[in-house]
Amino acid sequence: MAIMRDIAELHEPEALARLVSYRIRLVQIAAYKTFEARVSGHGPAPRYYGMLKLIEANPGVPQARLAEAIFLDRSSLVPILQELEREGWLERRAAPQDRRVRRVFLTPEGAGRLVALERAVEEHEARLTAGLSAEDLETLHRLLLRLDDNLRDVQAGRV
Amino acid sequence: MAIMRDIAELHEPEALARLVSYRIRLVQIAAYKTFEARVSGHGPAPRYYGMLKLIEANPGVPQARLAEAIFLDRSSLVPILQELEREGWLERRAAPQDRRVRRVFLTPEGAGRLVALERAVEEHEARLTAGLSAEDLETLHRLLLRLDDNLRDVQAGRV
DNA sequence: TATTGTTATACTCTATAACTATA
DNA sequence: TATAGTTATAGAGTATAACAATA
Repeated sequence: MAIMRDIAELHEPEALARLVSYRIRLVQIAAYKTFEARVSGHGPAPRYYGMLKLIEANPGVPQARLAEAIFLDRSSLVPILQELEREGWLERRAAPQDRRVRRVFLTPEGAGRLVALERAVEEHEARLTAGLSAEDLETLHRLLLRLDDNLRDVQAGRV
Repeated sequence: MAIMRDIAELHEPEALARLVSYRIRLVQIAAYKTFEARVSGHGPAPRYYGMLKLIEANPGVPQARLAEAIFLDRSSLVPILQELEREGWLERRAAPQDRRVRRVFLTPEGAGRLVALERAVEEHEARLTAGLSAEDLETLHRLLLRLDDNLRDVQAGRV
């Protein structure tokens, strides 16, 4: 990184600055990079925090349902689960009633480690949302959920 | 895609649903995929729409400044610019006053094609933000910009 | 016939390191 | 010494296609 160089920022045209899709993309890229840079000591888990919380809340979820929930092809999920299983975060058990299925569970150790990871996530969240009032946060959630709904309509072909 | 299968959705725990970072990540992934799926006929340009608008607003920007603006290493930008140059969107000219620098400009053809692309972008934006009032949009922008500011503070080491 | 999990494979995107030419 | 652009290279992360097992 240069230190003494003149860093005149580029002009961001109004047609760009006005786009919610553009701003959300920039914020999410920066938030993700910041999170990965700040959180260490949890192995490969931080990037899968959301998935691990979903497994915790849905013990025994089949791999295919999990893949859908996080918008991944089920083949893409395989090496991820294999790594997290190898590292002791989760385990997979064959389902007796449908022997095609493997059900995913957190290990007790994984559940414990997830508590520590959650603290790091909450710290990151606090830095991200610093200065927002409780009302701001509620409004932001409401608006983001509306965007989410709109996108589901598009994906479902309803729009 | 299965059609008749039972698609019981996973339970999303409150600790996850409450996270702005989680919701923004999901929305941005879905928005980006929707955009890529819907916009065709513009070659490789759609994913670089933001960068092309920045070039348009900052004609002659050096490659290195452009890379910083979109959070890319300058080496990562090279093949992108080469492709867009090959496809006629932009051109690069050596800077006489500093012969290390190559200045980036839209071609007249690129500027024209960007108008058509912009229409597609605006349609996507309209689908994304459907149902939001003008006041909602203004609030959303204000809150997202605050998140952006917070992240810049973190990246600059001020937090 | 359809679904689940898996493998092999390839493609996209990105960063790092090393190089050159310039300043 | 530092910066700009480039190349070679490697590593993530992802999807597609094909397969066996099972429903």
